[in-house]
Parts: sequence; structure tokens; C-alpha cells
Amino acid sequence: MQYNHQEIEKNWQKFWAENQTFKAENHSEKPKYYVLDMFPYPSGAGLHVGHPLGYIASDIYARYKRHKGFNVLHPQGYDSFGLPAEQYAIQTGQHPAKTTEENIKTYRRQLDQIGFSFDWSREVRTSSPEYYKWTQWIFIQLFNSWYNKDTDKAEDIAGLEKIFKKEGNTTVNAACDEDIVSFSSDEWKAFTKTKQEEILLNYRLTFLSDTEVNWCPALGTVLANDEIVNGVSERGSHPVIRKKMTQWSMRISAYAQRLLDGLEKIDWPQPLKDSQTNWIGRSQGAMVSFDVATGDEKTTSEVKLSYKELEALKELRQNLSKAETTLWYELKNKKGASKFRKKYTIGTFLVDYVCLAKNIIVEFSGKEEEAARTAYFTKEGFNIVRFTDQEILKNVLGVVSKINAAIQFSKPVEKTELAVVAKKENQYKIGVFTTRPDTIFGVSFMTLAPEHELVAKITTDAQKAEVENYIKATSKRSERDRMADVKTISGAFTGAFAIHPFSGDKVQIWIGDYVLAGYGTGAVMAVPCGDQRDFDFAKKFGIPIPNIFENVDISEEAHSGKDGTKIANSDFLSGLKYKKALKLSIFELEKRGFGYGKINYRLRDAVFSRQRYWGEPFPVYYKDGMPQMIDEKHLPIVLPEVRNYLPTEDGKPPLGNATEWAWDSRGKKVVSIEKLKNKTVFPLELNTMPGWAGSSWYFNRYMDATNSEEFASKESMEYWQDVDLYIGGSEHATGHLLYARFWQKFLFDKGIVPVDEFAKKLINQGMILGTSAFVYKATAFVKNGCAIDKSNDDVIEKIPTVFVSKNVFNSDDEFETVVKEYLLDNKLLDPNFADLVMITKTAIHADVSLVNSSDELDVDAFKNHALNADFINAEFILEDGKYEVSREVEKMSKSKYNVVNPDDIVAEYGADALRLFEMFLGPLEQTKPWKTSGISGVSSFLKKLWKLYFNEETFEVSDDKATKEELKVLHKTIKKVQEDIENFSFNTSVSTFMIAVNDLTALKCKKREILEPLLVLLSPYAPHITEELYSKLGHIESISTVDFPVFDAKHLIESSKNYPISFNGKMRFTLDLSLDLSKDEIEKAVLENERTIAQLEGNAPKKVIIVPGKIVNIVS
RNA sequence: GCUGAAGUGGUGGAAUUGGUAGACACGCUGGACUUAAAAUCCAGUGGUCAGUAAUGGCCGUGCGGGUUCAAGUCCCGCCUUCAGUACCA
Repeated sequence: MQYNHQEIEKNWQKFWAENQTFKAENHSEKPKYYVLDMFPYPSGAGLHVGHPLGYIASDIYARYKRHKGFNVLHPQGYDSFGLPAEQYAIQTGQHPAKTTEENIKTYRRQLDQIGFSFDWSREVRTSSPEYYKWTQWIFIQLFNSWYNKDTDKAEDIAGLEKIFKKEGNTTVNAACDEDIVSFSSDEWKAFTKTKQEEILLNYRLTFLSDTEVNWCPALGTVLANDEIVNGVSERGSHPVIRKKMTQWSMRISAYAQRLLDGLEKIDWPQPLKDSQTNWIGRSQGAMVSFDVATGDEKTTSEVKLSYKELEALKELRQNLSKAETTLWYELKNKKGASKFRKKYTIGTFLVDYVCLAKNIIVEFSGKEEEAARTAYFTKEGFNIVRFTDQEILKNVLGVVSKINAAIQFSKPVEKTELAVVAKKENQYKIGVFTTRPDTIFGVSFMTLAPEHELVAKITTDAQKAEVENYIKATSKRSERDRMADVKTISGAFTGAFAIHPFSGDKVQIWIGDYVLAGYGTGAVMAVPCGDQRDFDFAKKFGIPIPNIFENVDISEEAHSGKDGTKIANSDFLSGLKYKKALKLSIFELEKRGFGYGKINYRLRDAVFSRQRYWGEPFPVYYKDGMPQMIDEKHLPIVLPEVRNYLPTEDGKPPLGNATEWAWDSRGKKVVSIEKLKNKTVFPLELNTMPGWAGSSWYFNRYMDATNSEEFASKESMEYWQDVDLYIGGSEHATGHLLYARFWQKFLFDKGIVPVDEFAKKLINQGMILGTSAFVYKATAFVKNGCAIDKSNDDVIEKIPTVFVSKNVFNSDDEFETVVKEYLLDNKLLDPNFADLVMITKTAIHADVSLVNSSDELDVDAFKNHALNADFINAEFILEDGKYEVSREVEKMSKSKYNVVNPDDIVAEYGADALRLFEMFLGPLEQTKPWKTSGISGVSSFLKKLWKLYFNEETFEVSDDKATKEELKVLHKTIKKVQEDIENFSFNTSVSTFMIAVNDLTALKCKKREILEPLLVLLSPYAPHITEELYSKLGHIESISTVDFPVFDAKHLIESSKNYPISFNGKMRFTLDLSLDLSKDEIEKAVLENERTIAQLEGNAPKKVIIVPGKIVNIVS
């Protein structure tokens, strides 16, 4: 009987669908296993053979886990909001919902015919209101939360309001905007409601802010950093410019450290983790404040402690008395309080505790010179609180509350006024972030970003023109130019100087576009001897380059290494190595109040608004300009209909075209914009959410996909917990996978999900590349500079398009000769003009469907191809009557005409063959070119397998006892296949199946004892054929949950081994020896062998190495 | 520049802990079946040298060193390709 894949596959796909074979239960005795694919965006092009690669791998694993007795969740759905559908809508006027629906149908049909074991009852679509209801709901949760750095988690915003009411914002340690003014509880209470909301927005995890965004004019929307590749948009490669806009943002930066830490406990590929680490970009350093010089500087003469004294101080800090420890413990753990430091030097005095932010000194009473201390501290602007040992040991909480009171009512001392006066003449400070505060004595100038707000204020009149010109010139350069051209060094001197905080030296302040406005403070302290960019800048503008490294030559380039180098010419840092110098420099900065240690992250808050139609609407309306959340019980807020999908005439997003898009706060529903006149009707948000909104939590939804009451039920999340295996492309490393981890951590903080990492293990499947086909087209030109009577066009016009087969020529010159000869022979070129004509070669893509496996082009089909209308009359120069194309491996894409559609493969060879072949191509993680030629191998394997169960036309499997040899083949296969699946090495197990079938065919094995377990082994890979044969063996149930065969080592025990006999490590021959032999017996047997004697040529062996069961090596 | 991955026949790739390099498959060559083709089956297939042949010698996992009885695998130094990232202070 013939193996008819079409019929078999159709039947079983129907069987699975009707019997809901792969439906997962939320309650089960079995252990759970959750296998997930990154869900696809349903594009109009449908699937190409690259898409199913990961799906096939995960499907094999899911099916394997079912055989192993797991309750497997293996769902699929669609990331169905997105730009392409909307771009298509703009072009054709078709509603994106309609095209999306159609595309999904195609995807579903294509996925079904490959035989995936998806539980379709749990399908999700991010664009369906039942789904995005919960995306909106999560948005509201984010809006109603703030990040408490003390508890290190997200908390309810109501809690923050309570604190504000009680004690203002000074004790709050939150992830928030940098420039927040502090206020007391009274001030808070006095603020208007709008003002309060404005302040709260600075703390919320999703917030509105004016930010510099990446605006893409061609797409009419902003883009996130990860949606920009090489300065242009990822989708469509349109230019992107910087623009300031009011946007929703997500405070992902609050989670920077936890996102970094979390990487350690998840089993994800190292390169992926590395790129997330890189993207988060943690750098440890210090913030340093430089005063801008006013002209009459006097160098500060501070008391400086020697290094030895500092070391002594450090020790003192570690050996506290009991009372000291008790108080320190309380101060340290005082929630939300300002930071206290212990054993700190103020001037020449050592104080017990100090809070620099609040100017409070806490001391034990009874110190020497108490009066002098008080006088000095007061002069410096500190409040002093003194306690005795007894007070603390008796009632430490009382002491703490006294300290709190002192902080809260910290009466401004007279000094404050002095400070203000002092500040007036010295009003500007430049803050910089540096990772190398140890090199601070190497600072010889500072550079500000051209956009820095101080530039206008500090530039001297003399330099004004130059600076303004420079700013103008740089702002013209696009982001892309700036990135492409890193080599050009440019800048301008502001004429102003800064005061070096330690040396008091005046250093020049420059502006330069190598400093980015968006990173750190937008200013750098330039250390030309230690940083190449600073070095180049200094060289170019003739700024001094002081050397602060011991025995390092910096005449040619900066010295950026840190290990092993000692600092020199640096006052108290001289003679120290990097690590110590770094610590000491930060310590000194803090002590003297010029700066503090800080950790900076490159990761920036994610812009969450898109000026597009086809995305989730925000559940937000505006009252007095302040955003208001719509109560969750009114969700979902459904995407309204619009007249067209373009921005409105006055530049509002497409939702501005909607007529039904206002919120009736009394009727609690969306109403017509005409009702906006009413006092209780408000405008709704016009932006929509970005593509990553829906994909940041969908894995949780699958656990309980049809729940209309909740995001997912507590029980279902308790049961499924997290994804055990997640498979998808590495292109999502810094987009989807980072945002999804962020949301998961947030949801975990809020007690909504049970785990804070959503995927235990992740595998990146490699890309499948296309094998493009090229044809060589000849283009004729007339050489310049030759005067002839006839118009040049005439000569060219007669020449048809000519294509030349690949092997007809070896060089461009030869190409020209061949074409010219051809034209002359065919009278297509007048011999008189032959010398005037120049022929050049152009390689153009030919559709791969027109090329057979021997690289021969179907010339007629090519001429008549829809895209080749220009070539309908083209001439072809053939070789041996055939036209051969050249091949090149490229990314599979429509524009390269190298896309292979799985539908064709399935129709011709079947889904099982496609599944096997995609796995057989090579390791899952590796990128590999698609070459259809190899598919005949797996196809004939399936036919051979089929034949094992048949005797000509009749199905024939016997119940005879299997032979030792047959059992060995089976168990070898069980062992290898099981190991391979567990190691995700699917390509090698396909080979193993081939070997098994070849062996069993040779043994003429027709026994159920062997052939039935073989089907179970193969069923994850080729589910249709195995179901069919399994049912022919007399089973009614599906093969999908049959126990995986158990490996029994006893079948593999050998009595002898074919030993490789090596001489000096080179294998010369093999020798069959019993495995019972001892080392000595082996040696004897080998040395007696005539071939050994022949090899040795009479020499005595120096040494004989015997590894029993493995190898014999003779050293001579 | 930085980070990561990878270099094995004509091709995709295999080689689990250092122990017979090239499994399995494609392609190619020859043969069988056929009027012929397709399909199927059989044999051969890393290079090179010697031999009519059986067979045997030498070379061989990007390059150069090293460790070891033994290296595709481990160590040191380079080269190339691909991917990600890029003035991050």
C-alpha cells in the first residue's frame, strides 16, 4: 500500500480537532509543563518556511512531554495589532480589523496543515477587546502605582498620598523624575487637586511627560529605542528625528537593577542575556559637581586627612559601641528617612552621625571641645542633636523620633542666608557623572552637550557667536549623520571656566556633540589622559593633557586601562591603584560635599504612546488637562471607528478623526464628541498603545484565556506558574523580552502573578536564510566622446535585453565579449558601431520558484513572470541548452524573491516530511540556509518507514519475539532520541531515526515488539504517519499520550569490542577483542597480532596504552 | 571599537567526558529495472601518491605554536565570517 501523506494528514488533523486531543486542563494530577512560542504577527505574506522552525521544535518538545506523562500547555495566538495592517489600511481604505482577520485565517490554515499540537481553545488575539480589556487594566494598575526604593517594589499610589499628607515628600525614597521640588505635609494639603495630580504623575509607573522622542515623520508616530535600527525605523527604514512631545512613558528604569539581577536565575541564552545587560547599561561611578567660575575665586583650604587617617577612620566605623550600634541600626532602617552616615568628618571634627541632605548632626554628648564643635557646626549650617549612651540604650525609639522631629522642623539656621549670598556670586554648578572619579586630577577641561541648558547662561560675550554657530551646525546634523561620522571632532569654547573641586584650578568649559544630552547629566569632566575621546578633543583644540598615571606614556593615545596602573600627580590619590583610588575619591567627594557615589543606567524610560490607529486605546480621559483613569468596571474601552487612518489636519493622531470619542463621566460610557460641551463629558486620549503592550503579558493570559472576570484566575496561575520552555527569535532581546520581564515583575509586586520571571528557559531558534537566485543582465551603453552622425539612442534601441548563463564567462571583460559576439552573430548590432558600445553586467534576483534544484532557470516562465514584463522579449545566452543561475545565501524576504512557502512543501511532501526536514537542516539555534534539495532524503525515509509495516499491499506486523539484534537497534534509538530531545538536538535524532529504519529494513524486522515503540519515539517528529500506523496496529486511542518507551541498557551490552589499534596516536587497523579481557590480555593479544608486528617493523614498543572498551595506542 | 557566536568533504551537517574524523542526508559517478522518463534498488564518493588489482603510504577539522601516549575537542597567539551594539563619560 502506498504512503499517501495528503489523505493521512488531513484525516488526523480532523481527528485531533474533533477530539480536542491537545486541550490542556487547569486541574490535573499530572505535573504541568508549559511550552510557548513567541506568537506571530499575522502579516499579509503568510508564513514562510522560516517561521515554523521554532514552532516545530516546541511542538516536538510538547508532544514528547505528553508521552512522558506531563499535563502540557501549548497554546498559540496572534500579536495582531501593528503597523503593517494600518499602513495597508491607509493605502487601501480597508479596515485593519478586516485585513487582520483575513491574515489570521491564512496563518491558521497554514499552522493547521503542519500538524501542531496547539490547544486552540486558548487562542488569544491582542487586538480583540476581550483581550485588550486586560491590557488596559494593567495600564491602570501601573498608573496607580509608584516604586518604593526602600522596599524595592511597586506599591499602591494611595500609600504615597498618605505619606505626602502626613510628612510631605522629603522622606520618600522613590523612583521618580529627577527634578522634583520638596514639599511638607502642610504644603501638600494646600496644593490644588490639579497640582497634587501633577506631582503624583512624577511618581507613577506610567506617566505623562514632555520627552525628547524619536519621531518618524513617514510613519507619523514616535518609535521606541528598540524600534530604531541604525538611525532609521525598523519597519520601512524611514528617517527618525528628535522631537519634544507629551507622551505616556513607562518607568522601566525603576526596575533596571532587578531586571539585571533576574537574569541570573533564568536559563536564557548567554548572548541574549548579554544584550539585555548591555541595554540596561549599568555603570558605577560618581556624580561630581563643578562650580562655574565667577572671576574672583579663592581656592578652598579644607582640612584634608591623610590616607592613613582615613584608614583609621574606616576601622572606627566598623567598631561601634553597643549604644552606637543600636542607634545606627535604627537610623539605617528608618523607612523613607534621609540617608545617615556614621563617623564622618566635618571640617576637622569627627561626628558620630550626619545626614548631609538635612544638615543634621547626631552626636553622643560629652565630647571634648563641645562648645567649639557646636560653634563650628552651626557656622557651617548644621543642626546638632545630642544624646547620652543611656538615653539610647533605654529608649532608642524615643531618640529616633526626636531626630525625626529635628529633621522635619529643621529650622533654617543663619548660615542658610550666607549660603544664598555665596550662591549668588557663584550661581552655576555643572553636575557630571563619571565612572572614573579616581582620575579627577586629570581633568583639564569640561564638555557640555550643545543642548545643555547652561550653555546659553555661561557663554561669554566674546564666544557667543562661535558657540551659537556651532549649536546651529550640530542641530542640523541628523542623528544618523552623527552616528555615521564618529571620527570628526568638533566643538566650541564657551569662554567660561569651572573650578576644579579639589585643586581649585580653573578649567575651560567647552561644548561638543560627542557628549550626548540624554545620557547622565549631558556634561562630562574631560580627562584627556584617560579617555580617548577627551584625548582627541584636547589634541584638536590644543588643551593641556596632564598625565596622572605613573610610568605611562600618553603622548600618542589615552590610557584607559585601570588594572595595574598607579595614579600620580593627584594629591591624596597619588600612589594608589584603581580600586583604592576609586573608593577614596568617592569618599572624599562625599565628605567635602562635591559629589557622591552613584550607579547610572543607560536604560531609559520607555515611551508608551503611539500616534496610530491600530493599537490598544488608553482607558484615559482628560479633566482640567490632567489624565484620569476610567474605572476598570467600564473596560474595555473599545477602539472607535474613524473616517480615515491618517492624522487629523491639525496634526492630532488618527483617533482625532473619531466622532464617538468622548467620555461621559456621569453616564460612564463613550459618547459623541459633540457632547464635549457638557461639563461632565471629557475628551478621551487620542494616542494608542505600542505593539509591545499586548505581548508583554500574553503568556499569563493563556493560563486562563477565556476568563472574562479576571486577567486570569488565581488558581490557574498558581497551577501553571510560568513558561517552562519559550522559543523564539533573538531579535526580541531588547524589546519584547525586556518589557515583558518588566511587566511581570510589576505584576508580581502587586501580587497579581505568582512569579517574577515569566520564562524559566528560553531558546533562540536560528534564522532560516533564503538561497537567492541571480541572473546576469547585460546593459548596453554608448561610449562618450565619439561623434557620429546617428543619434546614440538608435544604436542602443535595437539591442534587446540579454541574459547570460553563469558559466559562460569568468570575468566582466569576458562577459562583454560574449554578449557582443552574440549580438553581432544575431545581427542585433551593426558591426560598425561595435566598438562604440559598452556592455556592463548587472545581477538581478530571479524568483526562486522558477529555478530547479540543479540551478537551472525555467526561461519561459521567467519571461512570462508577472514581475518581468520588461523582459518578455529578452534574449538568453545558454550553456548546453540551459540557463544556469548563480546562488547566494541571503535573508529570506519578499524583495529578494527567495521566499519558500511551506504550503508547497506540505502539498508535495507532506507535513511530516516538512517537520522532519526543518529539524534535519541543522542545530535549532544556528542560522542556516534553506535548500529544498535535501527534502527528498526525509521523504524517502518516511516511505521506508511505511514499508516496514507492509508486505507489498497488505499491512503486516507479527507478534513474534524480537531478536537480540532487533532489540539492540530499538534501544539504541530510544536512548539517543531521548537524550537528543532533552538537549534540544533535534537534527541528530532525525539521523538516528534514519539509521534505525535502515537497520530494521536490513534485518527485515516486522515485529510489533519493535515497530510499535518505534512509532511512539517518532510521533513527536512525524505525528501523522505515526498516528496512522499506530491505529493500523489496532489502537483506537491517539498515540499522543502513550508512554514513551523505556530504555533498557541490557540490550546494548556487548561481549566484544572492535578495538582501534593506534600507533603514536594514529589509527592503523581495528581488532575484535572480547570485553572480558584484562589489560594484560589485551596487550598480549595486540602485540601478538601480525599487523602489529608489521607496523612495528621489528622495533620494540616503548609504551602500550590500553583503555579497556575504548582504544589501544602503541608508542614506538 | 566593544560584546557574543562560529570556521570540519562539492553541500547541510555528525563526532556525548581528549580515544577509529567525515555518522546521517543531499549532490555527483557507475550499475539494475524501464521502449524511455520518473520512482525504486545496489555500489562508489575527503585529498593525494604508488600499484593492473587486492591493497598500502602520506596529508587532512581557518592559520601558527603548545600540553598529551592520543587534540576537531584543552591552553596561548593570530586570521576570517556572521550577529548584536555603538561617541554611555
